[in-house]
Amino acid sequence: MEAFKLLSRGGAKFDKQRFQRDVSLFDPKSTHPENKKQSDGKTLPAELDFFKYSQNVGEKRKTSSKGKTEPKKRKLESASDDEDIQDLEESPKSAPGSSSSSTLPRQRVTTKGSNVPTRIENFGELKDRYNISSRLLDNLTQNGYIDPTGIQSYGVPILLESRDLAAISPTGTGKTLSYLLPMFAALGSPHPKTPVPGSLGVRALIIAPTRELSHQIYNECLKLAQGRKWRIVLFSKATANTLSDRDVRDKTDIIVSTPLRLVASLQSGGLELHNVRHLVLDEADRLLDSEFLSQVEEVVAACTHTSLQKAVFSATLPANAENIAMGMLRDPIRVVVGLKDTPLPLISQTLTYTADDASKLPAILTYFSHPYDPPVLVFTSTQPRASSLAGELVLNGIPNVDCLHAGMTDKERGDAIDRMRKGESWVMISTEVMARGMDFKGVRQVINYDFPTSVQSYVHRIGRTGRAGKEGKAVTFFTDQDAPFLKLIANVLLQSGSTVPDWILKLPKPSKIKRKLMGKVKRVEFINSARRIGRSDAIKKRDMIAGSKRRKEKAASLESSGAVKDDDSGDGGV
DNA sequence: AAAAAAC
Repeated sequence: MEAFKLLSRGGAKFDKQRFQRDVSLFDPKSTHPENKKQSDGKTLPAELDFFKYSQNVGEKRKTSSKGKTEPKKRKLESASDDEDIQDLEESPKSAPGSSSSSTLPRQRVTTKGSNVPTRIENFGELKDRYNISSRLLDNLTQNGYIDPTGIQSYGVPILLESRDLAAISPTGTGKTLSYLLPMFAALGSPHPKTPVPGSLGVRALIIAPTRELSHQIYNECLKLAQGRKWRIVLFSKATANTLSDRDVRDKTDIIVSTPLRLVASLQSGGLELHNVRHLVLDEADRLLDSEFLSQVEEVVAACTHTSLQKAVFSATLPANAENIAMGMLRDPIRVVVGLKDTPLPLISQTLTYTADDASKLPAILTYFSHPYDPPVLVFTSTQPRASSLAGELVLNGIPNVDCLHAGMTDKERGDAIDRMRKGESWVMISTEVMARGMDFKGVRQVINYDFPTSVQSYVHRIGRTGRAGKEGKAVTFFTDQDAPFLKLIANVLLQSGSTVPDWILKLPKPSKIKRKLMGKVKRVEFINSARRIGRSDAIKKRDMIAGSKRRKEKAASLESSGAVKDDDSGDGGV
């Protein structure tokens, strides 16, 4: 019954209602500035503009400012599950003395589920409430964790009370610690020297989509493990062999791994997961998308312990991924910090028009000819493009350029990460492999050299900056080809408080049919819609058309040289 | 919608 309710609220209707509530929560702020007109892209409050995502929302937008005090009423109208909205708008009292640079802005927190445990105000409470060891708390403070972030203050008690959890919290807000701390607390102590029959084998498992992220999580584990003989294994080619040694395997406390590595070990019979009590999917939506799903399901199925606790974490969780996740969890609690699929406002975002692919290199060189804050993280769409861009930048005299993608060897990847961590890389060119979870503290600027292929990708990529309360800057190049998805990303900018030129907002939202026809139609669509914009944007329009001409000429020359394959050939290969 | 990543 419970599960059914949870599953049934993934639709658009539910979301719409939920965001109407969000608006009323934000409303108090909008009392002093007069009316914010939707037509004015510059002053529109980001949170209101979310409604551009859906139609028929005009009526309810101006709900009065009483919302903040009356979440309970709305609770009843939306769903019968408990839903609670906590406004954590006030700044933390302990902040003044501590390092001013890393004060994370408080964000609204929404919880949903039965009997949600009370949040903690500080880590010290954990000692009284859950009898957490002093050593573990010491390890926290020694590693610079002073005050719990939003997701930590809610997530830690939930997990400590053995509940399943779906946690959605923006990039750089401390999700890793939210699951590691309760995990260590619940495990209590490392496997005893003389194993207890019946409790042999791995007790906790953390899955992440990339090796680099697994490694980073492993490092975080080591921080919390200081002073005790926890056996924590970063699963890789090398450790797979040692773990087939029964003696080692039986005494392992925590495994951190990518999915396929686990599947391989399960299938070879070298790994058993029947004693796993805590399972975490980090970057859950990525792990639950089509390429990873069957692998993850196999691993989950192998965790057969009756008191298995499952938790999923991400900054983004599209409806389909959420449905799958909720189906896996048992009487789950869902916690959302801030707005789902939305970057932190402290990342200032801009969209930069580069007519076509050929114009991107000059554009990025121009960017680097101005002062910039290294390290800069640059994203490309493919591995070859990452390598060649790195090469081009080196040729053009940009210092300390680095490259990282999954086509490189493990050693090359590791070395690149090391240089990044040491601050030796000033410009890091990479693919989607770096988009999620990676925490390079110094990154102040992200450049999307190639347009991201989804809102989720965008949110995660730019989330490599603006972490732990620091400010960040994100620049996204777009070409004529990217037009169909430009508005999608533009709306994300608006939601998170960045400004978008009016002419982009006036672009039509591409219909599904149009997208299908994309190959040939889209450029024309874009130019046409550009024509509809006002005279004030005449220059941009001209640029776009010029860019389009260049592209056409190039395409023609390519076509005549036989380099472009014709998809109308009708041989049915696709 | 489409590439990347996982061994």
